Amino acid sequence: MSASLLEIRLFVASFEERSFTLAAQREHATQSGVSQHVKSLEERLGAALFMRQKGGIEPTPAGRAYYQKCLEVLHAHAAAAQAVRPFARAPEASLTIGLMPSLTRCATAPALARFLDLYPNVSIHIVEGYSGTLTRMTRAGELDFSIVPAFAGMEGLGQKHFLKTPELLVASARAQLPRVLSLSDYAPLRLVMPGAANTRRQSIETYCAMTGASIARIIELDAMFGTLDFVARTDWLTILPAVMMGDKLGPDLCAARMEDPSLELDLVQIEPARKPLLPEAAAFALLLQEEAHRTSALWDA
Amino acid sequence: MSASLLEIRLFVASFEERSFTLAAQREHATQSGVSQHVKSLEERLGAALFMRQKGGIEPTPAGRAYYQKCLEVLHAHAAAAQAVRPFARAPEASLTIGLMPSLTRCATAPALARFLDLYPNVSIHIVEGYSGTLTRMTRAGELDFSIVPAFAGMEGLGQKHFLKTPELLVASARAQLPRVLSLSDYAPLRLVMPGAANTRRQSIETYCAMTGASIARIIELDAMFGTLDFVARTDWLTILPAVMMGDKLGPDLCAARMEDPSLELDLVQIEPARKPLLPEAAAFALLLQEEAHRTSALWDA
DNA sequence: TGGGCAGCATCAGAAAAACGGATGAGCCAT
DNA sequence: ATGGCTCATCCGTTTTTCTGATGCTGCCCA
Repeated sequence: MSASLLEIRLFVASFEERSFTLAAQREHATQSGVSQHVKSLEERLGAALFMRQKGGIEPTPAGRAYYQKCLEVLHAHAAAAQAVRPFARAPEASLTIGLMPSLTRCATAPALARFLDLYPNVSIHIVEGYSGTLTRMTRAGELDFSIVPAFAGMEGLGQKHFLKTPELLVASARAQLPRVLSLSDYAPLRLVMPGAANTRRQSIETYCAMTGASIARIIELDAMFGTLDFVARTDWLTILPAVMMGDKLGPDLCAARMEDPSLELDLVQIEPARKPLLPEAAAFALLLQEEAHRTSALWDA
Repeated sequence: MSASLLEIRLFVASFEERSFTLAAQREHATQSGVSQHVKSLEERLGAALFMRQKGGIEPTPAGRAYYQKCLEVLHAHAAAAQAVRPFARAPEASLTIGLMPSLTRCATAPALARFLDLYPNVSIHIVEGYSGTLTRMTRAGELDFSIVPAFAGMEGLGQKHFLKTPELLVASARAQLPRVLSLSDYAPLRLVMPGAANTRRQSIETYCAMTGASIARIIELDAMFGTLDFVARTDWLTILPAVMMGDKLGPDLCAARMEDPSLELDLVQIEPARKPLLPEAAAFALLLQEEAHRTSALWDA
């Protein structure tokens, strides 16, 4: 008679994954089942939702319109379940949150400590990862929310601003950097950089070009511990967000704000569009934002 | 894993009907099934939604909270189905609308004629009835919307103002009523009135008491044709809304506005809270409102 | 040009869920 | 007490859903 929630979930997953096969994986079903459900949904609605073609599917206008409304249905459905949770026998929650390494180094621990005091019954799981991974996991509903660098947005994700933090030039303590500097004074640069897949890589390169700081040589190192250790032991430089450094420079490193102009990193909080944030998750996000802001602010003045 | 739409529908019906048995009838299911579904829903949510007691059920606070959210889910779900309708193969709609006799006498036919021109593909079904019937049918989802006298509201119904129309004193043409009069001048009244179940009955009695118009005798007649015929043939009086009379007094009747103070009837448009109004239904409501307003306005000046 | 591959569709048997009649227990008014 | 009302529970039947195998298509690469 009318579309079931299962059909809607499978349709939404298919829409976002642009694939029945991937949708099936994500929803722990089989490709066969997804195909059948979408088909029966289309028959019931009397309109095609996808065009089947060249090794994949492409939403029709009807599919796009339906998708937007289905998001609201799923959102309302999840919100309904949340509404009774305070009355439930065991109102414990379980959070899974994705954070970039920049955030886990300094800001996470104090936020976590405060959170554990405030919410003794909430079990929490923090996943560290780079933006691509976190974005994918968040959209698939595996994470309650993530903090990632601002990006162009993506279907199935809600996002809001989380923090603006300055990027710092980081060097071995021997370099004795001043507290503020112009990057071009240190050119030609020998930089330890994240790989091309990392969102920050692009903006760092743009910044170097803009300030006229030529780059002599690059190492790609997608490992934060390794980057810091390498910079401490050599005279290579790297660029890292202030929220990552905080007051934990240690004896082997020094760092400096870059001016004229400054380079800043925008972080956003993303969550699956099809379910509302748990109140506990919102609370943790707020604590984390406070700590991140505090950490980053050490480099403001 | 998660509440199905079927469970939600059955829960909503149970909540509104305050009964599993009635909910089962309304949703074309059995009491047994409703009981089982609600139970499994409660187990999944970990909270009781109803208290089972003395020959019936009573929602718990959790049930009330959940109900509100479930309405949003069903509403969103119906809206999603509507969103694809323009793309569907056969985008015809079918309307069922409930109207009071006051509206069907003059205002409906012209509205219907205009509507049929504008929407050739929409099949329409108009049910005439008194407010109790129409309200119940609307809440049960059997009617897309109804026009009924304003009332205290009811769970599961959305309502908005439709028309304010003056009540008229109606008599045989022989009475030669002036165009405007004070009801008390015609006391002691012999009135043809609707039965106590009718919403208007109460307000007419209140009005008579307020204006000091004593009532000599009452006939209860819940039949509009019968009322008009009886009044035309005798010297009994009745009180009817202007929107019902329009310019169709005929040779045997006369009518007059009552002043100091005037008595007016408020009509509201009600619809099931769990689904959005079809665009076609909204269009018809608008046409009907225009015609009703025009009809009623004949008695304004 | 012809495998190999990846994607969706289809089918039919197996598994799961929903259904619904019968029955029971509690409550209330007669 | 008793009849009538409610909801809960049980269990055999029916219906739906799920899945794995297979088929079909178009793409990529040798």
